[in-house]
Amino acid sequence: MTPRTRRRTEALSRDRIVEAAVELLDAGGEAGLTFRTLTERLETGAGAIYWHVANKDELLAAATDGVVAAALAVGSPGSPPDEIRAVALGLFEAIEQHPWLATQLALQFSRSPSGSVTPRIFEAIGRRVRSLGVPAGHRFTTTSALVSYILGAAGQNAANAQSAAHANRAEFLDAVSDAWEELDAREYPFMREIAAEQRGHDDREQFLAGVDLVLAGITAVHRAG
Amino acid sequence: MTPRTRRRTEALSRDRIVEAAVELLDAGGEAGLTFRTLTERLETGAGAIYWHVANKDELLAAATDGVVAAALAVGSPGSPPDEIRAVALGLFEAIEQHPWLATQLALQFSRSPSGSVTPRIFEAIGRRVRSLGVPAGHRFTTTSALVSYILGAAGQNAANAQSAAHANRAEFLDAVSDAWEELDAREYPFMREIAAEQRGHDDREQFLAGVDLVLAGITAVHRAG
DNA sequence: ACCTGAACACCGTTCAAGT
DNA sequence: ACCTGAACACCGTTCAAGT
Repeated sequence: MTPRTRRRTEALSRDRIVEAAVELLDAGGEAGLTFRTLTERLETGAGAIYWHVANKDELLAAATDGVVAAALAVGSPGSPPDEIRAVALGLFEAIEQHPWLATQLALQFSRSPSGSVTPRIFEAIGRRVRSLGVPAGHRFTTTSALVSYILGAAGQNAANAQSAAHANRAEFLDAVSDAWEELDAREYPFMREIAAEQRGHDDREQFLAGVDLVLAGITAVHRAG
Repeated sequence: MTPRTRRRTEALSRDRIVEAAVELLDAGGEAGLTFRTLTERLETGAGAIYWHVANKDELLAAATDGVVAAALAVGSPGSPPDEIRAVALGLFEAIEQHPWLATQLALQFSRSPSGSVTPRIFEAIGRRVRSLGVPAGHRFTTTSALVSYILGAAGQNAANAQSAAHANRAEFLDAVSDAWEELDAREYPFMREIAAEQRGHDDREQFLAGVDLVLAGITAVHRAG
């Protein structure tokens, strides 16, 4: 009835639409963003949104790009490995705060490598890979490996982020551990062995340990770092 | 009118439904799998499918699990690093043949780490990580890093796989390279630098180079391998 | 130029009814 | 126990009509 956060007289714009989309995605995940919920929140009609945005895919791409750009904007000067860790952690935290981002990043990367998200992340990592001393012919492959790890790991952590926000994180990890321990002993000996290790692990520590592992590999292969 | 591949008298079963789902996904991507297209192909009603499968999410999970299980079944004994490369390549090729798998794997991992796909992949990689000589307290983290890389890289290659199937692969790479070369010179110096490198790269080679990079990191950190 | 809102084609899911 | 198929609530998108 009575709008609280916005005056209905405020003009519609692409930025306001994307902003509202991010809020809806944060609140309700991908299912929370609908042209119905969006028109309701913006107090407008469906056609008005289509005037500013081509379709839902473009809207999701714009929301993803905005969040990623903000996450990469934090620039803390340091050694190349430290900067790579900072960039990686920035993306990790962005996905922690916006769990829907993990799936969207995967979609952006696989569907349109010439979009805006792929270049942004590649550029942020790639510059530091160059500073690391990786020779010219190997920079694309090396950067790609780092980006692959970061996105893969961040995607795996999206679930944990959601569970941490809603319920008790310890309960979530316990449930996963319990499920792993109940797996068939002959088919899944390794899973049963690491179930305990999983139970108490820290996502962020594990993520950064993986970054360090890849960095150690780069050093070993290229004697750079 | 006249069914060709199946006799309509053949009984419905969960396996037949999942099999048909995979075929539809392969042919038309995620948009190609619909309860309408599925009932049409199976010459049945919607309710019949719901008798065997709880909902669409479960159907997608079953389709993903089936393809992954088949991909991991190829066991070629060798040194631990060789076996890791073989497992990774098996998943890479499965995604190459079933591009929809990349997104589904990301969803399975982030939504239900206690499902069947996560344990399968973790077990296949983790056993070899143990054989590699990684000490007990580090196996979960190390395996997780490898799996993250594999899934992240495979996801990035899903687009290439699709373009390779339909149009000319060289044309696709050229288009991406061209887009990268047209980026702003001040904001994207690195992307412009590696555009040429991207143009002629081989996905499989690059993927395996990344696996070797992570393996080199594991060796460097744990003196194992 | 920008917005309204009814209408369209389609989706996943349910369920009373059949065999 | 297994299947049918109409019906329901919802979705993204379009478009004639307004200002």
